Amino acid sequence: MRQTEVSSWQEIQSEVLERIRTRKWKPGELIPNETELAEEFGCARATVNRALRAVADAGLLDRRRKAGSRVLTLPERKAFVSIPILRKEIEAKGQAYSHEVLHSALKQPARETLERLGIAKGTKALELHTLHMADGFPYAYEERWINTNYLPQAANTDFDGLSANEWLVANAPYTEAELSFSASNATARQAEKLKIEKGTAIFNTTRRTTQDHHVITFVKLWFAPGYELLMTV
Amino acid sequence: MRQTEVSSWQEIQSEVLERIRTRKWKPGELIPNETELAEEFGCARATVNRALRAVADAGLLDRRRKAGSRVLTLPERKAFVSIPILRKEIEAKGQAYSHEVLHSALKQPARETLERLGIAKGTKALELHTLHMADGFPYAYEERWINTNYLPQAANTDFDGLSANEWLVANAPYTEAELSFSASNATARQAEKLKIEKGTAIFNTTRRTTQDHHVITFVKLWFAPGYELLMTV
DNA sequence: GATGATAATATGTCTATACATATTATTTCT
DNA sequence: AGAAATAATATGTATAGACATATTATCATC
Repeated sequence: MRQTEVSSWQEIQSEVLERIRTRKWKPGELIPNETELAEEFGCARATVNRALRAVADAGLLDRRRKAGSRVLTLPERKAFVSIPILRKEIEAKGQAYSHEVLHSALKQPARETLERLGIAKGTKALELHTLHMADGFPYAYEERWINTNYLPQAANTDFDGLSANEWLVANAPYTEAELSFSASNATARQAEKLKIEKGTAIFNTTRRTTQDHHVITFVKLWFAPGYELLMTV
Repeated sequence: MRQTEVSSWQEIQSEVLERIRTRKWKPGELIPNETELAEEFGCARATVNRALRAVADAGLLDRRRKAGSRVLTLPERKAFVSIPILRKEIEAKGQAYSHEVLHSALKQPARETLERLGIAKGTKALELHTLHMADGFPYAYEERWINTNYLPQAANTDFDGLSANEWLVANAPYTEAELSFSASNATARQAEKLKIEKGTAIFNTTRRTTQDHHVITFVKLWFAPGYELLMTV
């Protein structure tokens, strides 16, 4: 039997998904064990294992040693969002990206920010205010703090050329992050920066990036009206 | 050599992540091939393969046959968001969930909705307006269309008890979805439903759920002020 | 030099087998 | 009966070896 003819873990995966979807295997139910399925599909147990692991990763199966694999009742579907770099996002729309650093200062943050950065009182950090533009129009206004205790090189960097975001991606990549999304009415200051009317609803994101439990940067972004975040499950 | 002593694909995975993080393997660079790594770690190639596949899944490596594995320069970070059921979300905050169906009608949708549901002109669909509440206070207002051509049972269902969302999860589980998130100023109608002032910034989500390329439901949700969507990368 | 055939190579997948480990079921002992 | 020890079981992981497949590099040909 040529190996790709009948089996292949992906075909088994689709078959499993199909049986779950059509409710041949009902929510809450235990499915046959790997050995039985391997026999049915005429393949090795490892192949079934690979397929079932993939389905479990997708959040549709609960797999337990000795207990077996069970179809989950209310699958907590997990959505993938990729967090693009603003420049790329804007360029992907066919618009020209540019940015302007409106403020840059090494200073002692307020108590709240100290906590968010996880640094001691009396320590300084780099504060940056940046306006991101698409075709010259305000796209997003950014307020960022960079932990210069952890990343001292940041203090001597000029962010006029390369944006702080891209600089960080290049100089402190592969980090963890917490994100939050919300809506708010533009304050007078935000309205002025984004050249919109005060009170207009704007989409906000905040991001806290860490590496080895050290906070690297904390950013707030306010997007110009019309912004939409898309994702698929 | 006992198998769990030295190796294990997870240990190899951490080591690989560590080498990427510390830039021993720099962005853009080609890493040693599986056979070489297997030798270095003293394990089978399959074990290295498993580890590298996991790192690639996490979005840090680009793996190509013959070409080898390369550290990605700008890792497109992928965030996991789980889309909870509103009831669970509210209950998780320790608040009491309740909902009220304000409108329910089988009718011919407007052209725009027809398109979104992917159904023919002249066809009817079920329109539902629901208010979700936490501790009796408005939490989110929902406008939903259900494709009764694909899910005829929905037409005869009473959504006063079980919310449409939960009914759908139970009756048409394991679907695909597209989500969007944005901010807007509350219209007069929205403000009235959510008992807030007109113009207040509210967080919106829309969701289109499909199964086998058939649209099952299309939902818009407006959240009461203060709502925040969280996720981690 | 361009083109097309051919070889070389790294990853992708499968098999069979073995042992590990978590968890449940059963038996034994008190 | 209840607790503790033991067996049974399904998944988890590792191994060596084989073949598949995509892609690159090389070489022959015109």
